Amino acid sequence: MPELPEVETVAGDLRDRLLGLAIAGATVNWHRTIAQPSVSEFKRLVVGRRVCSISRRAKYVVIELDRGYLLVHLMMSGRLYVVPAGEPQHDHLRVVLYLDNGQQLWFQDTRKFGRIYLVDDLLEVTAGLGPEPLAEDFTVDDFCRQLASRKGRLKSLLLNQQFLAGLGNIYADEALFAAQLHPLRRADSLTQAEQARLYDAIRAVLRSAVQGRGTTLSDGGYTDAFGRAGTYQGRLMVYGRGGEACLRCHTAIERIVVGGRSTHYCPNCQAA
DNA sequence: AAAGCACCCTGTACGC
DNA sequence: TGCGTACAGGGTGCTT
Repeated sequence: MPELPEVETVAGDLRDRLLGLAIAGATVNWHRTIAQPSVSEFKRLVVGRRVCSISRRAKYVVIELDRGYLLVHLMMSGRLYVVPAGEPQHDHLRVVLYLDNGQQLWFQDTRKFGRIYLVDDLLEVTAGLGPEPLAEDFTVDDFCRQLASRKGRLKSLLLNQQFLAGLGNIYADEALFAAQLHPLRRADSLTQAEQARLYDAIRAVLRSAVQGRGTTLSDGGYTDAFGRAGTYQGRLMVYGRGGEACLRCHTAIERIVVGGRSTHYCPNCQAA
């Protein structure tokens, strides 16, 4: 599932291939993919705009245009590809943007949950999002203060994009394992040392996953913008390993449901 | 503030 | 073999 590292990877892949190109037209096969504005407005307004930069905010690919922004949220199954003209259509192709060099930007999305926004101001979409965990101005002091003010469970809090932007189910579980913290611990119950451990763990896990170009699970959901798998699935310690031996202590990994999300942890390494 | 739930969707994995 | 059903996932919106 695309989380921060996967979106970062896709954004980087697209950067070299899209920078400076103009959009010549758009086809929308699934109307609900276009979140904002209406499909007809989107098709009209996007034409002629040029790609100025490509970055990531939370789990959004941010395509800065010479006027406004194109934001893409891949959700669970969205994929972005740049393909040459004449490429035969694939299944689940929801949106095509035609580029002025003849190539096409494809948005493929099996489950139809992904969304594309065309907005004048980035904040129309990103205003409510929490801090970027890998940003330089995201300090351990800020994080500790925020943690101490929350009574919720760690797992739910890490998935809350208003609290912290970019973590999803995989990296939340991996970060909690790396910090040796139980997913059901109340955020305000952490000692200073535990707070700092969680801060370090989140950043270390995310950096490592970015470096590994993300996680491609056996269901094949995520690939980069070239259709290639990531490598971090080989480094997962707990996610998807329910019933298997902990790689650190050999205790059986537990799988529970927290806030409706499957949650994996080692009951020995991450004692309550 | 936090937790629980339904909803959005489809492919996959299961039981019969 | 083929059908039906449960389930996974992130985010939003609603209720408690």
